[in-house]
Amino acid sequence: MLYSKNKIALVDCNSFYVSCERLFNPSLIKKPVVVLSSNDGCIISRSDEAKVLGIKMGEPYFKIRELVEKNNVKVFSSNYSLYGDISRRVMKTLKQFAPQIEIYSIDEAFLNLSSIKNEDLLEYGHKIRKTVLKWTGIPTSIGIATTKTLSKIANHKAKKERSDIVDLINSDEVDKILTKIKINEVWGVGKQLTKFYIKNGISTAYELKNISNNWIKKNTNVLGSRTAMELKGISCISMELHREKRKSCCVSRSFGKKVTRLEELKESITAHCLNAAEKIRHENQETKKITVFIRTSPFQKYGNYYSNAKNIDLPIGTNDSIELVKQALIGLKDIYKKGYKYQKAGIILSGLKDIDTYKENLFSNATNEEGRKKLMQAIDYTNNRYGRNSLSFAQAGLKKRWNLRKQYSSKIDTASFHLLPSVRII
DNA sequence: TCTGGGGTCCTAGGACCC
DNA sequence: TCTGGGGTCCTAGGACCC
Repeated sequence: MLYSKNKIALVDCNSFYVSCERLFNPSLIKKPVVVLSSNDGCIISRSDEAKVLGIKMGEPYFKIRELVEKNNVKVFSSNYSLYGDISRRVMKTLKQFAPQIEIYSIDEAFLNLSSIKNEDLLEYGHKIRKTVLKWTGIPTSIGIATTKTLSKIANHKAKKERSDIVDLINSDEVDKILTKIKINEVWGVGKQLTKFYIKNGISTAYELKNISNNWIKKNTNVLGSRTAMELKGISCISMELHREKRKSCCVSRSFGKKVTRLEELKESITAHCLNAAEKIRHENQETKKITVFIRTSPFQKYGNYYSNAKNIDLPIGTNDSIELVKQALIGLKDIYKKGYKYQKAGIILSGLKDIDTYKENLFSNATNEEGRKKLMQAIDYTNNRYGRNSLSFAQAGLKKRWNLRKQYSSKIDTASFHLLPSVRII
């Protein structure tokens, strides 16, 4: 045999953010619950009970507020510190069950189960579910198949029919199942490809599986071909076992209320720079390019839309907050136009490399550098010890009138001692 | 009034070189 | 005045993911 038969499980947490909120508030169990995106903008997690009410993923909150109130749906602002911490616990538990695991997102992971006998797969899956539920309190669904794309489909089916686990390896109905998967539900097929496939008479996963290799190569790119091959059971997307360091770092936020003054944009861009610089220092990286962008709301009916960005190439690689803020503010001045109601601002650091990849050159200022490095270390240490933004720059603003809305936060943070729920013993 | 944030990869096309 | 062919590298923008 040319290739060994893979056995891949995709473990995906059910309504992950909602499940995290339920952990610390059992009264939410069996009730409709939703979690909102940052700025309390859109729905990004729904309990089954909320789905039944017809609340859709990604829907703007203000559009369904009435429905929410009428049905007494519990609403939460997102609390990423909590979700990140719970995610780490889930992943740590999963690692016990497979020698190879790829953490694919905050709430899902691929496990290599090739060493498990076919007849034992289902039972093993149940053991994984039970253990994760017992140790972390988070319910999961599992899909098992020979390729990542098929395991995604198996998982999708498990979630849809609430059957906990779907195993396609021991199934003789794979084709029948693929017939029921709509083309846009296939992993890697987005809006554009869906449109294209449907135009060409391909509307289910089964039809994509049976399209000729020639046609798919001619009409799509390598990614399209890969997906089609994976549906046939030929593994083309391998497990990524080591997390590579990121190549770019973006920090951006919508404003709690619209911003018109340059001064306030400056504050937010400064705050985003400090944030991003701290992130890349944490990974021992530095950047060669910074992009600043601002835009008005694309949904605003009246008033002109304005969106602009400025790239700035830095003379030397850096992760120095002061330098990055300085450059970003120069860029901001360039693209700022008076008279617009800005909705969002952000920065992107790109071309990230490990420190010292970008060697000193003519423009570096060696005498200053050591002192700056120590200053940055002191800032990072303080903020790590006493909480984010304990130490900041005056330029980042004190009032922050533009800051996020976060009206419905559970305020629970298992990664921070002083925010842990306390129990009084009498 | 109110519509998230953070990533990766691919491709076409321009700049540049011999 | 005539003005090829082939290669590399970089970047912006698009598509996709959660």
